[in-house]
Amino acid sequence: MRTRSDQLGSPRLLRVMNERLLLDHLLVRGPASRADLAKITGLSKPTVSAALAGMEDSGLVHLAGEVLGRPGPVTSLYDVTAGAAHIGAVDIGRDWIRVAVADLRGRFVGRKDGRNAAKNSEDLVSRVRELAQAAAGQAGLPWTSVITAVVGSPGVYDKDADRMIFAPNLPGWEGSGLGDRLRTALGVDVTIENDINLAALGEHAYGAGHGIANFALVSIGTGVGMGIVVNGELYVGARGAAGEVSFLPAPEPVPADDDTLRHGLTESLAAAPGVVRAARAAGLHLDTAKEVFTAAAEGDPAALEVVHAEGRRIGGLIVAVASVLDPELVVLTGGVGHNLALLGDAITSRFAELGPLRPRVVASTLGDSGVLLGAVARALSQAWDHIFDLRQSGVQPRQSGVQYGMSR
Amino acid sequence: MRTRSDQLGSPRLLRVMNERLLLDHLLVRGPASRADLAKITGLSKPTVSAALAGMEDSGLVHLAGEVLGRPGPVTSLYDVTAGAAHIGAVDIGRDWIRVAVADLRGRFVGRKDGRNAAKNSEDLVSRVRELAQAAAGQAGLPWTSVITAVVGSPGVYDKDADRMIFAPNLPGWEGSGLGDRLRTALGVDVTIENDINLAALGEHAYGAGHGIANFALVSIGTGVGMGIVVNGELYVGARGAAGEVSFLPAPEPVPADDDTLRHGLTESLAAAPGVVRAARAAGLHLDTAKEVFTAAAEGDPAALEVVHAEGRRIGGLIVAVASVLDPELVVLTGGVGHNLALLGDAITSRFAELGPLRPRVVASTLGDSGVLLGAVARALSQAWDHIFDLRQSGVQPRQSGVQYGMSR
DNA sequence: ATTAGTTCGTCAGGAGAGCGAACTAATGTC
DNA sequence: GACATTAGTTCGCTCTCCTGACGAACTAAT
Repeated sequence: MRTRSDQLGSPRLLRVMNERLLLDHLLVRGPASRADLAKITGLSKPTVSAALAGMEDSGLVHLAGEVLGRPGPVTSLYDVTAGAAHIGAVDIGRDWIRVAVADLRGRFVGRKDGRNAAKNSEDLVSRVRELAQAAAGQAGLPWTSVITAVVGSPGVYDKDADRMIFAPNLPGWEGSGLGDRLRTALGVDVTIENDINLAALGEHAYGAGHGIANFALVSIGTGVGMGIVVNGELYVGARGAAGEVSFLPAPEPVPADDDTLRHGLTESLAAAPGVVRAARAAGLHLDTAKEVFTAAAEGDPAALEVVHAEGRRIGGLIVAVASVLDPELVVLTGGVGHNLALLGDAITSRFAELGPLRPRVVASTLGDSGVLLGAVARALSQAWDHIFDLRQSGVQPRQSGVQYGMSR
Repeated sequence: MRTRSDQLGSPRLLRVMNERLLLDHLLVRGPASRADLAKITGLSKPTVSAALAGMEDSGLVHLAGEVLGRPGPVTSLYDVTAGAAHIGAVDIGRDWIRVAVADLRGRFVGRKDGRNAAKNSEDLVSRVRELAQAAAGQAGLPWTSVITAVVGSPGVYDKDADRMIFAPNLPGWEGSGLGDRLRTALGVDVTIENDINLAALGEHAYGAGHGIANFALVSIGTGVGMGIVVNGELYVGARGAAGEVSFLPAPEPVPADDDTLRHGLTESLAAAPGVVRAARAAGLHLDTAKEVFTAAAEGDPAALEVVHAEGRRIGGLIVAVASVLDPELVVLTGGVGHNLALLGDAITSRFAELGPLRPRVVASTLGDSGVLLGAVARALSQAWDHIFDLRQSGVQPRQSGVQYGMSR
């Protein structure tokens, strides 16, 4: 909460806090009059007026309408100027790269997806730049008008060494200087975060975890991962590796492949390749986890058996997580995880065996866009901090080198 | 951060924030002059003077000395008046009840331990009251001068239902109305918290976890439990059951006793009874875990083998925890856990097999007093919030019904 | 058409808080 | 004894907020 501004406890801090309070209400509840805001926030009417005037000067809010037909003067409604600044969101996946530009309300104003065929990190970075500029173009903006960008990627980003670790699926991605290269290519402030962590944040801001302060998102697809939201904020642990449940010791014997040591333990059982392996062992001639689930949905007994066993594994994983975190809710996602309808019974049957810790489990509501939406949520909170930091230190928007208002 | 006072962003908030800032520095760095404080905090000299004057009026700080022998006027040193208020800390264990009264700096000014021979919760509550009054008496205070008390107990406290759950070791403890009864018996604000959670908090405030924002304390003794500190604060999960790792699915087959279902899974293997069972199975005629560790320390090969296996189980547990939380540090405690010297090699050998997540592991430095010290830390932070809430709402200490200053 | 009532927003006055700069006073140093 | 150094205060100014009064505008009822 404490900003790193020069002035710690000066009167301007009050103004900034109150401005932020008003803005929060406008963001959540939509346009409102000064009188409404005074009632809602508990601030006095003059204070509300002054704060709104200040924000109007810097282009953060604007007159958004009037209400007639009531006793008294015409009521002016203020609203957030969503287009006063824009942020970038990037989702780098194994097969796809997705880039979006969003306004201050978090709505996409431009979006561009592209295949990821990069052979090394240079290719990948320049591909991201292309897509970023295309996405900005869709919104009729130059990419340079983006204040800050958040990039989601598999793996754990080591800030000190400026490199990615645990990201074997992206060629060349584990080299150093990654953040620098992205920053240079995109020309803006860039934050790198694990993709599944961002998906959890997205689910918190816009999806199944909305309004829930403590929950975990468990993703089961090509790999196994988890993102954790604690007290409404992303929890990443001491080195950013929180939620790397692929390394959770598995509760059943692991087939002794070479795989198991490199890819951890739970992962090799519960992730998609484990499902395929189990299906083969059951005599099914199927190549992907998706096919297994389709077969199960059609009633194939062997596939149902495989899915049931998978559900029990997931149930065990969730209980393990719940015994540590006691989340209010667990959101399931990923190529395997999103089949909650087929897995649900097996998961709850496993819960029953493992004691009283039974968090509510629901499927993700955001699907493919979860990571991107999480990146938006994260970038927005950074953008607000940035904007209000400038306001607190008294920088006038017109004179400032950093542009965050529209040019009128 | 946001207090629930009437006045949200009034100028008084600034004063309270700055007073708190000054007080924090005095608590951490000891007595200081106004000029020192101005330099350290970045506040102006007049502001520091005014804030100190205000706090001196309400008895929170006082002149604590002078510095001569330097150019300029005699320097007055201010310090926190530790005795301006007192808090209570209670540790209810299966065998012992410990009660302490501490001053605002967290130092015990009175302490009384007593055996827990209570047959039901009424007995227990009145025993706590006896000990509380005795502890206050030691400090020459009436127990009523205690502002707030924090009670640590095994189990999970369900605030809504006002009852304890998962506390099979304390007879009658799971009945409802527990908080009410404690509040009535002690006559103060009472907070109930799981004992191991408090031990984690104690370790954070005064022990091995000092200054570490993200860590977990794992206790292995009669049972298995964990307390989690996230961002410097206790994390208890959605229903207060975070860290109930006794329900973590065990990675090895569990002997099929009736026990196992009732006491969870990891617990029945890793806790003290599991060690004794393993020792018996190895042909050792020993009755307690302590005897097993003593035998191992003397070089008994069978006991060493049992201890090694136990260390590997603990290592697995820690990796499971680390794969979810990625803590910077894991503190081990409890009758079994504190034998880190004997267990360490086995733990690290297990780490090596289970992947790259290897948190630093250290033994608790607080021992038996950990829970009590955690209760002190928790009660102190509540006391400060309480004191400054009053100050912000403008209550004058002398007129106030709530006394938090000494009566002069 | 007039009047009463309601509501939005501003104005004016007062108080609390913070800061910088000048100032006082005490002490050491040359 | 002159000068530098330092702690703390006083003063003037700015910023912020709040309360209460007020003006303006619009509806609804007579």
